[in-house]
Amino acid sequence: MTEELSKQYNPKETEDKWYKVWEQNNLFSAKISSSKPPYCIVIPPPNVTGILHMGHALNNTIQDILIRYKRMRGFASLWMPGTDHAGIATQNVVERSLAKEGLKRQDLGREKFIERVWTWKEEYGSTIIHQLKKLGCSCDWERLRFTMDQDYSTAVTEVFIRLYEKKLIYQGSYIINWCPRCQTALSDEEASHAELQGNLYYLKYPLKDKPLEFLTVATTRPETMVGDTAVAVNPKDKRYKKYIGKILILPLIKREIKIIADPGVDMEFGTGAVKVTPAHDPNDYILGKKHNLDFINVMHPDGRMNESAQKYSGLERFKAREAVLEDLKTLGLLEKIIPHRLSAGHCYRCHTIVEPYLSKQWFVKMKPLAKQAIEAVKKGEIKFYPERWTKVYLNWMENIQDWCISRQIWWGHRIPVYYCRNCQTKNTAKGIIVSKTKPEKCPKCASTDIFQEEDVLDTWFSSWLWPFATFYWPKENADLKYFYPTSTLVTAPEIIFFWVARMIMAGLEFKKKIPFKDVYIHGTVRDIEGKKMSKSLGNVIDPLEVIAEYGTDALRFSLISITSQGQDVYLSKERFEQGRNFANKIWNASRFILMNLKPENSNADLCVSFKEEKFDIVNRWIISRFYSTLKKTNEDLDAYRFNEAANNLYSFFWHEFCDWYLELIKPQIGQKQTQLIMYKVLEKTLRLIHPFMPFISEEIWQRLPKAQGSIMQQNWPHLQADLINEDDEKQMQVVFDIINAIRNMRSEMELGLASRPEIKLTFADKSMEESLRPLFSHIKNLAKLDQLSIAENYLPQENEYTSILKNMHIVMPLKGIVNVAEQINKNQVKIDKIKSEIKNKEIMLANKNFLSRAPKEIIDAEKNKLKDMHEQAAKLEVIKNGLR
RNA sequence: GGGCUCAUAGCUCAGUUGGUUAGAGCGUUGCGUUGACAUCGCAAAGGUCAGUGGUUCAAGUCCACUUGGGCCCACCA
Repeated sequence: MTEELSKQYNPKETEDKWYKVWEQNNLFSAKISSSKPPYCIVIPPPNVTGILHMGHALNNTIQDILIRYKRMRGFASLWMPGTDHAGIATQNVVERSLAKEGLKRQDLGREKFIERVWTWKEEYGSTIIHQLKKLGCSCDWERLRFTMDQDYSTAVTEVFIRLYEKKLIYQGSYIINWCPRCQTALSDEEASHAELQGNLYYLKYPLKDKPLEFLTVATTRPETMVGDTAVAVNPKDKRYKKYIGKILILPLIKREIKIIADPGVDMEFGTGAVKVTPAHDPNDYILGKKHNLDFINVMHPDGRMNESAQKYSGLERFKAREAVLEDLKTLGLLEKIIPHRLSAGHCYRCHTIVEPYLSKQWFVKMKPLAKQAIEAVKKGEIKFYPERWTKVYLNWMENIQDWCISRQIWWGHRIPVYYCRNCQTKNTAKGIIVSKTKPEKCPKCASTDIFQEEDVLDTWFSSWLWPFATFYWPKENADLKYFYPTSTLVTAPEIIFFWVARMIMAGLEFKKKIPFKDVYIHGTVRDIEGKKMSKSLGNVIDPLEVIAEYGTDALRFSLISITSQGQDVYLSKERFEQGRNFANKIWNASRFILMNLKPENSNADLCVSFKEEKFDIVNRWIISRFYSTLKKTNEDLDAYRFNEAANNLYSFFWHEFCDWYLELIKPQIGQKQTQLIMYKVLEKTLRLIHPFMPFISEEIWQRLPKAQGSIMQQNWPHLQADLINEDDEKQMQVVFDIINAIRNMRSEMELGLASRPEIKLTFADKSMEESLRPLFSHIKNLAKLDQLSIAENYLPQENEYTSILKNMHIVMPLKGIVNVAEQINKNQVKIDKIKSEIKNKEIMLANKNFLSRAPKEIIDAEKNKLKDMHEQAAKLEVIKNGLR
C-alpha cells in the first residue's frame, strides 16, 4: 500500500523536487538516434534582461507541450534553449545601474563598459532561465546558447562578410529613425507609431522681392524650419502657380530658399504649400534628392539643436520649438495654430519620440533575400498556423524595405568593417576593409593606420541566424545535420517581421534550406479589458505569483485551455482556479483509486485481458471513452489545437472518468477486472495529461504500484481503435439520461431521499429494454431507488409523475406536492416545439435535392430522428391526458 | 489608404472540412453530498449565434453589404 496521500494537492511539495530529478537524470537531453526521427524546436531566445511574463509563460508552455508530447511519441525531441544579448535593452539596464553610481558609459570607455555588461550578464542574465525551469520547461540545458557566445559571433561575422561580398550589404546616408535618448538608429520595426495630440502650426514665409507678401506653410514640427531648403507646391495648384521658382526668405535664419513644384504635394492638406527639410524628414529627403536641394542637419544626436540652428543652438528640440514659435509670433509670422492628431514613431525601448535623422548607416538589401523566402512559403514548404498569417507574411515580404543593421551602441556584435585612414584621406576608395579580424595593414596602401567601425549590429542580425547558428554553423556538426531544418517554431505575432521572416531568409540564404517547417503563432496575452499587459499600465499578472498561489500545472493548464488557435488571450487571475481545481481533482481521483487498489490486480495486460475475459459494459464504456479521447487528443495536438486537447482531456477525466465511471464502480470496486480497468485508465490518462501538467502527473505516476522510471520516459499510449465501441457508448449515454431524468424529477418534486420511490420505465424499443436490464442495478444505485420496473404501454395515473426521454418514459409515484397544471402546461410547450420540428423535418425529408445530395448517414439519422420525434410527441400527448 | 481579426448565455470564451436538440468555465438559483474531492456532485434559469441580403436540401459555420470593437502595415507638411 502506498503512503497516505493528503486530501489536497500541494504543488509546492512536488514541483521543484521533480524538476531536479528530471535534470539530474538527463531526461531533457536529446540524443542523435538512427532509429528515432528528430523533432526540434528552437526557443525564441528571451532577452538576458528578461523577466518571465505571461507572454513567455504561454509561449513556452506551448513549446513544452509539443516537446514532451513528441518525446513520448518516440521522437528524438530537442528543445534548444538560449538567450538573446538584446543590445539596446541590456545596455539600458547597465547604464541605469551605472547612473546610480553617478557614472555614464562614456566615463568608463567602451572596453570597460562592455566588461561591466558581461559582469552584469553573468550575475543576472540567467534569471529568465531559472524562471523557465519553474515553468517546467524541458529544454536541453546542456546545449544552452547565447547570441554573444564566441562561436555564435563567428557565425554573425561570417554572414556579414558573405553578404558584403555578394554586395547585399552597403553603407548609405538615409533618413533613419533616431532615438535621441538611446542615441542610436532604430529599424522601422523598432520605431512603433503611436497617436498623440499635437498641433499644426501655420508659418508665414515672406517673399524676397515682395517682403510684404507671404507664403504660408503648415507644419507639426516648427523647430525643423531652421533646416528648410525649399517650399514645395503642387504644379497644378492655381493659388501658387505664379510663385513657382521665386525665392523666399526663411524667417529667423534669413536664408534664401526656393519655391519648387512637385506633384507629390497634397493640395488639400494644410495650405497646400509644404516646407521642405531634407535632412529631417523622409519625404523631404526624397524631394531633396529629386530637386537637388541642400541637406542641412540642424540637430545634435542627442536631440539638441546644433550650430546650423544659429540662435537656437544648444536648445533641446522641444524647447527650440517653443522658442521658434515665440519668435515667429513676435514677428507676426505665426498665422495660426490648430490642434492636430498625428502619429509619431516612438522608440520601442524607451518610448522617446524618434527623430527622423540623416546619418550614415549600414544596410542589407532585402529584395534578393526575400525572393526565395516568399517562394518557400508559397510552395507550402513552410506553413503558418493559423494560416492567415501567411498573408501577413507575404504582404510584408513583397513590400520589403532595406534593413538598417547598424546601431550606435556599444553592446553587441561589432561590425567587422575596418577603415584605412590613409585611403580615407586620399578619398580613393573610402578605405573600407571587411575582415574577420583586424588586418595588420591596408591591402591597398599597406598603411597600418587602421581602425574599426564604431557601430554594432542590430540584435536581430544575430537572432535571424538562431536556427542554425545555435548548432555551431558554419561548422557542419552532427547536430546541425540531424536536427536542421527544425520542426516547429512557436512565437508571438509581433515578431513575424523582426524575426520569423528574417530567419526564413537567412536559412535559405546560408543553409540553402528552410529553417523550420511549421510556424505556430499564438495570440497576445491581454488583460481582461483587452489591453496589452505592461508594467506602465499596472495590469500585469505575474506568472511567478500565479505559480506560487495556484501551482505551475494550474498556470499551464489554464493558459492553454483558454488559448484557442491564434486568438488573443484575455486573462484574469480567476482563470487559474480552473487549473488548480483540475489538479486537485486529478489528485483526489488518484488518491481514491490508490486507496482501493490491490497492487496485484494492476499487472495484467489490458488488451490481452480484453480479448480473454468478458468485461461488463461500464468497464467497456470507459475504455472506449478513453480511446476516443486519445484519438481526439492525437488529432488535436498534431493540428496545434492545444486548447481543444486540454479541454477534451479535462472533460473526459472529470465528467466521464470521475463523475460517472468512478461513481458507477463504487459497489464493485473490489472486483478484479474493475480494479484493472480503473488502474489502467488512470495510468494511461496520466500520460496524456503529462505534457500539459508535468508535475502532478509525475507525482502520481511515482506512486503507482507499477511505476518504472519517470513518466517522461513512458510511451504515449498506443491507439487501440478496436476498443472504441460506439454501441457501448450510446447505451451508457441512455443510462445517464435515465439517471439524470430521475434525479431531475425528484428535484422538481422536491421529494427527499426518504421517499425512495419506485420507478416504472416504458420502452418504445424492445431491444433497448433487453440491453438495459443488466444495468438496472447501476441506475438504482445512482438514482437512489428501491425498485425499478418495466411496464408495457403503461398509462400514468393521477397520483403519478412522469418524465419522457427519447425512447422511453419514466413514471414515479407522486409523494410530494407538485403543480399539475404547471406540468400540463410544460408538456404542451414541449409538444408544440416538437410538432414544429417535425414539420420542418418532414419538409426536409420530402425534398428531392436533400435525398439525392445529402450523405446516406445523414439521411438515415434524420429519418430516425423524425421517428423518435413522432413517438415522443405521441407519448407526451398520452401523459398530458393522463395528468388531466 | 492597404491588410487582418472579432461580435455566440449575466461575464470570459470554445464551436476543426456547412449536417442530431449551439457548448464550457465563472456567476445566479434549487437539490444533494458526513469514507476520493465543499477546490465536490446533480440540475435549472439564461441564446432571434451583431444586422440585412444571398448561396444551399441544410448556415453560428460559406459569400456580399451594414454597424460596432481590436490589431498590423503604409501615410501623416
